[in-house]
Amino acid sequence: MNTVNLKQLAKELNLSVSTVSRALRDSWEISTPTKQRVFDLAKKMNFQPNPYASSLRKHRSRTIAVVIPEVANNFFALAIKGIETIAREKGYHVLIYLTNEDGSEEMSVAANLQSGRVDGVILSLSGETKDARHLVELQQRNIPLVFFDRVCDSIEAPKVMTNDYESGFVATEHLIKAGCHRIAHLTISMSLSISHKRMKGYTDGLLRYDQPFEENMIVRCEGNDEENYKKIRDLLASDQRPDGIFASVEKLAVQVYHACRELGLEIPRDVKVIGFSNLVTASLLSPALTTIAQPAYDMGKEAATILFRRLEKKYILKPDDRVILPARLEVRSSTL
Amino acid sequence: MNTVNLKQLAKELNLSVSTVSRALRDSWEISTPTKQRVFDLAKKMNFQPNPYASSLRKHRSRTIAVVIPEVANNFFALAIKGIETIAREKGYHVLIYLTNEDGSEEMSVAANLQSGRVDGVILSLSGETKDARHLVELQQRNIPLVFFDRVCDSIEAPKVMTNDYESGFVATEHLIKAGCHRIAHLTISMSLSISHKRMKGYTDGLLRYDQPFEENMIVRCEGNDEENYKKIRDLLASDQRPDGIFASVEKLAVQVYHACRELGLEIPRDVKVIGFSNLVTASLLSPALTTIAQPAYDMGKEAATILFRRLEKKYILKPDDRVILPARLEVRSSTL
DNA sequence: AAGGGTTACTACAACGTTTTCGTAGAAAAA
DNA sequence: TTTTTCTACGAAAACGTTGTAGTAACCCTT
Repeated sequence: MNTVNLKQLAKELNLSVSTVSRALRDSWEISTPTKQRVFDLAKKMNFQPNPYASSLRKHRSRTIAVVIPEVANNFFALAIKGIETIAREKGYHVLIYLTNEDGSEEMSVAANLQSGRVDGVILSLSGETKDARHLVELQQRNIPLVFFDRVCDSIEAPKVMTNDYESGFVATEHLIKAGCHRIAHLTISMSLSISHKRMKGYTDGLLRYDQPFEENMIVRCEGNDEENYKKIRDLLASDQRPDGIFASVEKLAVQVYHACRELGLEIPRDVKVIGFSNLVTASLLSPALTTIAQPAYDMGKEAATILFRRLEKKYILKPDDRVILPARLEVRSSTL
Repeated sequence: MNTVNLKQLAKELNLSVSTVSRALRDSWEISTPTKQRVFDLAKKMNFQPNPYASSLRKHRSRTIAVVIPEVANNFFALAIKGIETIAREKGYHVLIYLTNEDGSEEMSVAANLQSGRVDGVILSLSGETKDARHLVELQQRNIPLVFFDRVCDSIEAPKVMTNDYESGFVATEHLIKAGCHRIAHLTISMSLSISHKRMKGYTDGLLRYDQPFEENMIVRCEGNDEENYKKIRDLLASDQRPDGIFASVEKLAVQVYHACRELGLEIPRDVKVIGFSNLVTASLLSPALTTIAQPAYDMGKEAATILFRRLEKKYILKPDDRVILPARLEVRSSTL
């Protein structure tokens, strides 16, 4: 373990511990020559202040938590990168917690974070989260919370999100204009507000273009991957097969491709496909996938920036402030 | 901030702080009824012990660091997932640091970790890392280090890796058997031992099958994405165009696809492609990409398991122990 | 020369745990 | 009965840092 501490430096320099501490923090109370002596010895002995002692004393850990459903996913991976970039700039450390889309894991993480381990939390809800008491409790402990993407409407906290409703609308509109008459919507957990918004965009899109809404064109993919795949395949194999599919998340779009392959359906001839996705390989798929791409990296940066503004009490924005970063429609051959 | 502490519990219960502390840790020195009283009140008041006080006192933080070049990449994302899974089981917290393939960022991260902030480190080298003094210093501070994938041969530490040499050989062999006569190898930073091993596999593969080795078939993609892309395109546009390409990392394989598209080359007719990759969409690309897939998730789990064994002093394995998890060749149409 | 102000430091308490050492009282052994 | 051994708890000292409250020594006033 690290063993060189203030006391040792102080003894070596014939100074008091407090003087050394202040010298290292470049306090004006310490004379320049003394500071220099302290700096030099600290460097020579490779002194690293004990962060835990400091955190204990100052009630600040310079650490934040990022709580997300999964990481093996371009969206969340890029968001993490954005968050880490800003955190690094600010001298903060980033703890990562994966909930695996499991509400109870999210709760236990949140409970754990009440210990004061972190100064703030950036979170994207798990698909299973039903109530948000565990997050309210975090707020009650004065631990600032910032949501991104999968936000929680019932909690007052800054939120970084995309224009989900508009994107859902645009995706649907795009399919309709491409000639689709029966458009299916694959959605994940309906307890998430992004799901509602994307779905509302979908239904309003149908309405706007006088397309019928059919209940069986909504496929709720809330289970595990195999179950979801089965549902999708069943949809595509039914005699009520849709001629357009709007997947609300990346992995569902990928499963549509697999199902079409298995069933011998040709995209876009038999069925056109559009999906929310940050796949770097979208343009290389066969056929290239039309996507609604979210600015994941920027969303991460923005969420982190907002959190640090709160932590540094720079300016307190309204607690329910939301930042909307628009997603981009990228038309490719899967909807031609 | 968190405000309920041992002292308050103690006062409320008419016990001493030490008794409460011990009761919560279920010490045999405390009577069952007393323990029960303590447990009940702790639960009622939602007591969470201050982790920093605890870490300071115990010289253990129950926190590890994961230092990787990037996260927006299926391999590293899956590895993180594996690490986080094991860490969660063991009650550890995971700090994440991205070096962005930058050697100096890796150094500054390592320097920072000398503070004793973490009990151990899991690291995959940045492509730019030239010397490893910063890592040696970590070890000297008694902070256990475990490498995965991009290991550092010159440091004695457990290493979790794939069979890079064999995989390089197999990839080359596969291309040769598919009828390639001029095989290019796209490699990343040659300061990484995995690059050497994969390359050695490549050259030995050529040798074994009496294929000529041509220096200009080695493309070192050590710069930024645009430069790398240019090199790849130049290679494919040259009159010495290869008929097979072995990409040592995922992103280079993707760039080959883009370059082929730009140049109007058809895979696999004009050029066959194989690449190290964990792309979930490999089979959906046009054409489907033949890959060498590393068991990223398991590598992460294994690295974490080894680290925790060291931390818990379960059994000290030889310091230079290596675990080799074999990669899998998945033949798809890009090499047919 | 006495008072006031500044400069450059030091002593000490505090942060919330854990741990070492100690001990009152009860039970067991003599 | 006295002595020893348990049982169940408490007091206090760490861990390494930071903040508060001091204070010698010096310079500047008047």
